[in-house]
Amino acid sequence: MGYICDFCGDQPSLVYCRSDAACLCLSCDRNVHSANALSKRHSRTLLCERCNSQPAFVRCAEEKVALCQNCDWMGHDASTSNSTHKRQTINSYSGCPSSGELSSIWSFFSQPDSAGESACEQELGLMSISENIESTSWDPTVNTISHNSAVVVEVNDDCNVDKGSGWTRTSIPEHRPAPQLLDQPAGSTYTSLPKFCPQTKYPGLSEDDLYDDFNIDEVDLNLENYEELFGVTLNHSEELLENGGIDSLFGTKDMSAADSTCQGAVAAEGSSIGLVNAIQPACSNAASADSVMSNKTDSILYFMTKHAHSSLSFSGLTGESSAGDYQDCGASSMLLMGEPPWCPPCTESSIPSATRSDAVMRYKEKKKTRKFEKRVRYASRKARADVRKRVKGRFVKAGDAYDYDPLNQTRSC
DNA sequence: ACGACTGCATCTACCACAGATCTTT
DNA sequence: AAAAAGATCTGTGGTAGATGCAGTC
Repeated sequence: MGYICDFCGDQPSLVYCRSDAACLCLSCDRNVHSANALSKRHSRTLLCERCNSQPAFVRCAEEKVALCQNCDWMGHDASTSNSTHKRQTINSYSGCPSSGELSSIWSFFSQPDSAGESACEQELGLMSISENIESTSWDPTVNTISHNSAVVVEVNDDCNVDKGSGWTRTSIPEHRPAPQLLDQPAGSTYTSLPKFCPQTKYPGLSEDDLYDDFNIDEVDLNLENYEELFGVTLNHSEELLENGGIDSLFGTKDMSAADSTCQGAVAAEGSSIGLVNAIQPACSNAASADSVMSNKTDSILYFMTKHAHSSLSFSGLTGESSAGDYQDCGASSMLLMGEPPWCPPCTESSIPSATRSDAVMRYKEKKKTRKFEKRVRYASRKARADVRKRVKGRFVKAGDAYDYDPLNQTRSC
């Protein structure tokens, strides 16, 4: 803090509004963003307390400061003793939260509510929260799912939040996630800050509920299918990835959910980053640093495809949507328009080129593997093929002589 | 340096047939 | 327009053969 609010020019700025590209004090934040329904949807987060110019996305528990990605990287570089500092992701929010509500979002947050009762304080339930990213949050005025949300989770009554409109977590990709992936030592961890309910990070939502929505069988997740559907976008994303855009896209977020062991997390990622954050710690421990990048890129692709799917499935915004439609909705906007303007221009040089090459190599290798991975579409046909008799590998007519019987592994001739 | 040969890995075509899909009546 | 019948297409797994590549002589 220490910088002056862009709006009143009087109070020290505290939060950063990406949509307005403005640093605001808490009072002005509420005043400005209570003006209309659109402004209420602006996604805000804390201002980086180091550079005072970028939105913070993590908070260092040791130093007790909120940091943007740049400052986090610089301050917690693996070569420094600070690299083991425990950091927590900072969620963005929208709506018009009171300082009390902010305190409930950010447990570390305490700010005297000097602004008094604002008009929008009566609409507490309108506030929505997303994790660590610019959120395209639930539109409080329209009872529909926001266009980039695969899953919107409503908070239950136990959470001291107004029922009905609810605080919502939206499933949005993390653009510039925590730099945990490549350089971060094992001891450095990120945890999700908001504590809506003490008993669970996702109140009112059971794991079953989540996975019902994330039923992988429900949609064909085969990458090629999505490439057919969203070829341009995916091609672009692959370009980004192969040209080092991996880092540009997702920073060094630990997408370390190994495919085999953390499939659920990967699957959930596209639909709810929040869920991933919840699952992530367990997965992170299991995954080696070497596997992290490849897993991450797969996850990225997964997200892209899933995300695209979500956009088509759940919203009025479909393939016809313009890039502007995605301007404030996460990865999609990046896919369409490249790196978002708020991203600190440091990623290309901050990752060693050898590491990048390794990562790209692993990505290509895994992509190759996945591309040719056989996927049985008709189990009934597989079942028949599994029991069908053959001659030199070829199916034979029923009753004909065979040299291979899959059932008893015998040969008739 | 160049061609022939070997060994290994990868890719592709083939088969029958139930069920899905399309076309015709 | 709706239904039924018929024709055509699709996909399934193990194997052999084709192909490509690297190494050796």
